[in-house]
Amino acid sequence: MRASELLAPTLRETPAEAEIVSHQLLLRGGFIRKAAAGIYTYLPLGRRVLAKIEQIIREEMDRAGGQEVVLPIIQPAELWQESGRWEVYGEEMFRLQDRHRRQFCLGPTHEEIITALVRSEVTSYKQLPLLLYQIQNKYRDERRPRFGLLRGREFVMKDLYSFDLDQEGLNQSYQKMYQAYSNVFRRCGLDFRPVQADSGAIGGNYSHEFMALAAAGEALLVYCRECDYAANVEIAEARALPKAAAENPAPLKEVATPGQKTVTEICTFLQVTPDKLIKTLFYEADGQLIAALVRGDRELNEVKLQNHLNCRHLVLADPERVMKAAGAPVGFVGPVGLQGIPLYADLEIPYLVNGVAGANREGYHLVNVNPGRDFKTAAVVDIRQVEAGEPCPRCGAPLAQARGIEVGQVFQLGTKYSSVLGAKYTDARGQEHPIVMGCYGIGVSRTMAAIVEQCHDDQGIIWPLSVAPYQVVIIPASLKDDGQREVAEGLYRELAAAGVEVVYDDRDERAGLKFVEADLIGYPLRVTVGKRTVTSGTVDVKWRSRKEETPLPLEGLTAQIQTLLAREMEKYRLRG
RNA sequence: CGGGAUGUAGCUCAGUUUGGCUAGAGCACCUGCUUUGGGAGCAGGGGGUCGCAGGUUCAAAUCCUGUCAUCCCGACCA
Repeated sequence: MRASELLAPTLRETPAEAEIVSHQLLLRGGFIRKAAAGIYTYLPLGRRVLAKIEQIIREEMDRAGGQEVVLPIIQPAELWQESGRWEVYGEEMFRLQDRHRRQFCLGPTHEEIITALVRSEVTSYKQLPLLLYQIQNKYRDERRPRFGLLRGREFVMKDLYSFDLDQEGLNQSYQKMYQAYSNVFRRCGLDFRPVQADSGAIGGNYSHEFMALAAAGEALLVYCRECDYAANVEIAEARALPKAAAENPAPLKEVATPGQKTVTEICTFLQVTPDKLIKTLFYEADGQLIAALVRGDRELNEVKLQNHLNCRHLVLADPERVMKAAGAPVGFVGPVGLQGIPLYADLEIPYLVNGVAGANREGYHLVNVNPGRDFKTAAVVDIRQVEAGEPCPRCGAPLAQARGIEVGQVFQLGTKYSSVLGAKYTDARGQEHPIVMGCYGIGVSRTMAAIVEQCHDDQGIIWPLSVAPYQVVIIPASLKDDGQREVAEGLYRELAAAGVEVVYDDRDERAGLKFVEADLIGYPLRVTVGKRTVTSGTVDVKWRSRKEETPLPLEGLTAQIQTLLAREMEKYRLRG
C-alpha cells in the first residue's frame, strides 16, 4: 500500500471527546471515527486490525470444531416474545417496524434466533454435538455508551453456541471454548486472565469472563498469586473474618446520636471502630422490601445479594419507603425490632459482639447490639464485596486486585432457551430431551480497544505483529534523492510481492512527520531508506516496540525482513 | 434515568460575564518559493446559517424560552 493512497487521517491533537487512551489513539491514528454516541466508522486501518482479530478467532473456533454461519441482524419480535425476553430486555433493545407494522429488533444477542434454527433443523441425537458461530454486529441501546470502542451501541462480536446431548457434553464444549478463548487472546498479544463470573440475566449457572488487564477496565477482579483462583468481585467468595472478641454481651442500650448518619460520623461520635457497626441497607427485590446487613467497614455486593435472593430486579429502596417501613430515616435504621422485613446478614454479622446499629428512631442508635439475641435473620449469606489482601478462599494466600476489560465470556446455559423455545432431540431409545446449550462471546471491537489500552506509549500505538494493520512501513528520508526513491520503490515491490503487508510512505512530506505518524499508527517494523542507503548500501530497521535501530544490508533484505517477522510472530504462536 | 458540563471552520480553542462595526487564533487544507533523518519557514488563498427553533431588541455567537446533540460522574447493564 502506498501511503499517498491510504486514507489514514491522523490528528495532531487529541479530540476533546476522547477520555481514555485507546479511544484517543484510535481516533488520532485514523483508525475510527464517531458517527453517533457509541457508533463508529472503521477506516481502512481500523478495518484491517478488526479483520486480523476476526481471522484469529475464526481459526480458533474452526480448530475447536465450530462452524461459521451468518444470523440475521433484524429479528422478528415473535421469537423474542416466545422466549419472554421481548419485555425483559426493555429499553436496551433497538426496536423497529416494517411497512406492515410488524415488530422487529436489531439483534442484541442471538440465542433466540439460533435456538429457533436448531429446533427446526436438529431432531436426532446423531446430529449432536454442534458448535455454531458467527462474527457480526450487535446492537444494544446502552444507557450510557462510553470509552470509545469499549462500550458502544453497535459493536462487533463473535458469538458461538454449543448444542449437546447432556451436561457432560456441555462440559466438554465449554472446556473446548475455554481453551479456544485462551488461544485467541494469547495470539492477540493480550495480557489477560480468565475469572469466575456471574452469569447474569442471560441465565445459566456456570460462567467465566476473560479479562484483559487494564486500568481503564470497568470490571474489578481479584486473583490469587499462589493458586489459580481468580474471580470477578461480583461473585468472588468472601470468608468471614471475625475479629477476636474477648468481650461479653452487654445489655442493649439506646443512645442519642443527633445528626450522625454516616459510618464515619457515628464512629467518631461514639468512639468505636467501623467493624463494630451493622450497616442496614434496604432493597426492593422485585418490589418486596428486604434489609441487608454488612459490617460498617465492608461494602455490600449487590450481585451476590441478588443471586441469593434469586430475584430479577434489585434496587436500593427509596428513602421514603425506608422511612415508612422502619419509622426512621436512612442513617438511623437498624435490624432490631424491624417487623415483617426479612433480614439478610453477611457471614460476619453473627460474630459481632456489642455492635452498633440504628435504633429505627431519628437521632438515636443502639449500642451493645448482639445478633441472635437482639434480632433474628432470615439468612446468613455471603453478600459482601471481597477486598484486596483478603485470604484466597481456596488456599488462604492474600488476594490481589486488578481492573479488567471483559473481552470474552463463556456461559453454560443448560436448557434455559431450548426448553422455552422447544429445541429437542430424540435419543437412541426414542425419548425426547431438550438440547443442552452453552454460549460464548468475544467482543471483537472491544478486544481491539483492549489491545491498544495495553500496547502503547507516549508516541502512539504499538500493535502486536499478529494484529497490526500492516507489518512493515518503509520510509524514504528524501524522495527528491532519486537513489533513495529507487531503492525504496524496489524494496516496496519486492516485499509486497513476497506477501509482506507493507506500507510505502511515498508522500511528499518531511521524514520527521513520517516517523511521528508511523509511531502513532504503530506499524511494528520500520525500514528507513536514507543517505547511507545510497552510500553504504544499508537501510535502518527498527521495531516499534524497541529503542535500537540496526543497519541491514540491501542485499538479501527481503528475506532478512521475512525472517525477522517470522521470528517476532513466534511470540504470538501457541505453545505446545 | 439523576447530577455536572459543553456545542463557534476538518481538529484544538478564544470571543458570551457587560448585546454593537467585516466573527478570530493555532493546526489542517489549496498555490508558490525555500526546506527535507523526528509533527518545517515565508508569502498568498479558500473554508462559518456561531447546534436547531422561537422570542426580546434599532442591533444577538452574546440576553430569554424551548429543543436536539455530545462528553463526564452515578445508577443500570448478555
